[in-house]
Amino acid sequence: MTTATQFEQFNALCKEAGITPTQQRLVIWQTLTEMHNHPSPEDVYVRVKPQLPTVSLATVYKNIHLFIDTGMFREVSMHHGTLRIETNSALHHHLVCRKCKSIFDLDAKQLSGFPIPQSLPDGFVAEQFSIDVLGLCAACRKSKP
Amino acid sequence: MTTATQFEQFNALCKEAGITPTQQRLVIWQTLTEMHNHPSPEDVYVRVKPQLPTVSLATVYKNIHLFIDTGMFREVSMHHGTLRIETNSALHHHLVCRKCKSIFDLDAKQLSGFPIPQSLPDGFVAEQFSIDVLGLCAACRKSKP
DNA sequence: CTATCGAACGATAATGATTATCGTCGCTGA
DNA sequence: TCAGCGACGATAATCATTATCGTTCGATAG
Ligand SMILES: [Mn+2]
Ligand SMILES: [Mn+2]
Ligand SMILES: [Zn+2]
Ligand SMILES: [Zn+2]
Repeated sequence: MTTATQFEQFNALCKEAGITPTQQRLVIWQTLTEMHNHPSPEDVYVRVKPQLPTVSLATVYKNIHLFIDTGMFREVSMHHGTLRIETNSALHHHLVCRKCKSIFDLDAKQLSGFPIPQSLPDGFVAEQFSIDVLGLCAACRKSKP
Repeated sequence: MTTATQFEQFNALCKEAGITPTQQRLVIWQTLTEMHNHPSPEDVYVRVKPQLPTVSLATVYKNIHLFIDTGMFREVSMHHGTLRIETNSALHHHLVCRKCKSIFDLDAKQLSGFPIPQSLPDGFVAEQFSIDVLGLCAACRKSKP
């Protein structure tokens, strides 16, 4: 259920983001804050449905994108769209532009001294690190809007 | 064009991987080694098509997956499938299981001492880091096959 | 060299995720 | 009250990827 405090917090977030606080958005936002396992839009939809029986999956998608665009949530991976093949066999990492989504290689030497994490939970065995440096590429930084 | 040396190299790779070296696979592999911008399967298809006019997009997909499965190439992101929403606003990173693709949060403190890269190329402005620790989760490590 | 058999291919249908479209609804402000 | 507009819901369309299936290719036994 939604408390008065949460309602106020959501209204404040919407005002800051410049979007209208609707009932659907409140429930979707509230549901997201209660989920802790990197849900997909479909996951969110099935949790929202009992509280909003007439909600459409399209509305869930639209509002998730709205939340991401206004910074209320993030997406797990900047490049989650189509399969991209790594053709550079050298050890390296990536620069990812959050606007145009382009991926630039970043020589591993420029990230030298990376500390190996000691205690990984749950018996996880680490094999490799992949570091994304997120930001804006030169081209996107110039084109303001 | 394919040199004799490249042909031998590819045959050796196929023998090691236990797959049949076919004409289509040779051209797809050769094309991948010449591409340097994290191509999508569609990108590869349009570059392969002139050399193999009858090739099917399905064949490109099948062989890219084969190359990845046998370790001849990697995919850029382990979690590129459907959109996943980050609901944890704390600074943290991720453990990603390469087998079942599950994503676990990893407290940023366990990766402390991360060095800020000094010279990013191309006027790229860094805003945030996202580190994936790739490996096998406990469950997948138990189930050998 | 030829016959044979299973793997690989090409065409295309099917699926799954996401987005676009469009008619309707509800709120705000004249 | 009523026009205007953003948000919604239903659903068609699109896009990426996978499954299916009949045909062809490649390795090899004879
Ligand atoms: Mn790369
Ligand atoms: Mn996370
Ligand atoms: Zn950019
Ligand atoms: Zn796993």
